[in-house]
Order: sequence, then structure tokens, then C-alpha cells
Amino acid sequence: MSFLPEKISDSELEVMKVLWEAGDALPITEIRTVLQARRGWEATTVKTLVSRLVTKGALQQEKRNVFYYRPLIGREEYSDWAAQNLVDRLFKGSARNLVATLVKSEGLSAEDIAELRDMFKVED
Amino acid sequence: MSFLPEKISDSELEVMKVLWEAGDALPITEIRTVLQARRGWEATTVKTLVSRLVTKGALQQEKRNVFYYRPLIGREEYSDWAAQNLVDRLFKGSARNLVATLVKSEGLSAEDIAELRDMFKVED
DNA sequence: TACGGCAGACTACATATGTAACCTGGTAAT
DNA sequence: ATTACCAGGTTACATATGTAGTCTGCCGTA
Repeated sequence: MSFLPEKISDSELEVMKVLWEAGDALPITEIRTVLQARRGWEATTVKTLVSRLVTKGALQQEKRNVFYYRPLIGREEYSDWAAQNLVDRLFKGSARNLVATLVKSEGLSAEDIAELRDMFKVED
Repeated sequence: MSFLPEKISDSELEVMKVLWEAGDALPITEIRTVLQARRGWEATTVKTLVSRLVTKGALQQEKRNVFYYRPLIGREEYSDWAAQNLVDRLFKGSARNLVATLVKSEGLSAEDIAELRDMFKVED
């Protein structure tokens, strides 16, 4: 796993999600529009978050007519890292413990469990 | 699930873990000893973290000969919350997606997979 | 061509977090 | 009783984070 350069904060993550959802580089305007609707953030707030992400190496600036921003970290990659991080920090390094918690805490529906069972049949 | 009063930071979590592991209230001295060994933290650093946790309502101070600190939030409870939080923030609210990620990621050992498979055989 | 709007750069500021020092009074040991 | 040490309280200070304002130059439109 290529590890992350620096931590991505909650607010910054919102920006990453917009880019990940778009599946392509976006100009600041686009990002701003989404986050203005979604979170009520001002244009400058979005700009600050984007700048910080560039500094952190999570986004790349592409010069076109106007700057476009492209994620250098994929959603999968980040999610994997976050999941592993949670496992290490709170589940004694055991993913099984995490899953057990999810199962117990109603986090998983009956269908989820059924699907997971299938998944484990197929895997390996 | 009784929700958490405030966020517990990474460093603060280290303190909580010491208490959770102890399974009982501890005096600051004990906590400090563990964290001095485990993290190299100074006595005052530990004191600050403990104080913040008390302020946040995560720890309760018990007056004896000397103050003893007792977690008001259980490890299970916190872990559940953290897991759910991760699911909501990065896995589109689907715990199944998280599990799928754990399975796919290199972070899972063969034994982990085996255990998970067993778990799903037994569960439900 | 003058002007209004917007992108990008820079600045601002309160709260959170990581990490720790200083001070003060009580307690144990001499 | 004197002293050294330690618990508890208070203060410190840099960096991170959430959230946003100001300034400046360019570009399109009147």
C-alpha cells in the first residue's frame, strides 16, 4: 500500500469525495458548486481546502484555461488505508474484530450478511 | 448507542486504551508509567490529556487518596461508534463495503480470511 | 475602452491537538 | 522541623483544522 503523505482532515475529505465522484479532474468552480450545495461552504473555504490538499500532495493542479484538480490518491486506496488504520488503532490489528463489531452492532443487515457469506465462499 | 460527547483525539485515545486495558480506574501515576514507556510522554503531557478527557466527559475523576480515573465510555462503545463513523464517512453507509474492502486489501492475512469465513458460517 | 465579475494568492482568526514547562502545597523521609 | 519529591492546577506554544475575508489582475461584455 502506497502510504499517504499526510493526514486528510474531515473537511478536506469532502473535497476529495467530490473529485472521486466526478471520476475526473475538476476546476475549482465545479468543486465549489457541489460543496456550496452540499455543505454550505463559501468559495474561499473550498479554495483553502483545495490548496491544503495540493500542499499535502493529495491533489494535483493541472493548468488549463483555468486550474483543474486531480486526486493523486484514489478513493479505494484511501479507504483501504483508513480501514486498516481503524483496525490497527482500535481492533488490536484484527480485521476480524472489526467485522465482528459490525455484525453485532446492527451495522450489517441480513442481506449484507448473506452477501458476505457468498463473498467468502467465492474468495480464496 | 449512547453517542459520544466530543471527539477523542489520537493522543487522548492512547490514554483511554490504558484505562480500558486496566479494566479499572487508575491513578495518574499508573497511566503515566504506561504511557511513558509506551510513547515516551512526559508526566505533564499525560496529565494534560487526562484533563482534557475529563473535560470532554470521557473520563470521570474519583477522589481517593489521590485521584483515580475511570472511563465513562467503554472500548466496545467507542469502537462501535468509530466503525460506524468510518462506514458513514468512507463506505457510503454500507458496512458491507467496508468488509469487502478488508477482504480485498492486502492488510488481511490468510488466517484473518479463514476466521472471517468461519464467523460467517456460524453467525446468523 | 471602461467596468464588473471571477480566479488565484494571500491573510485572518478561533478552536483543536500535540507536547510540555512552571508553580504551589502536601507528604514522606531524614 | 527541614527537605526533597510529587500530585494537581495553571500556563505555554507550535501546528492543524474549520471557516472565511481581502486584494489584484485578467477577461469578457457593454
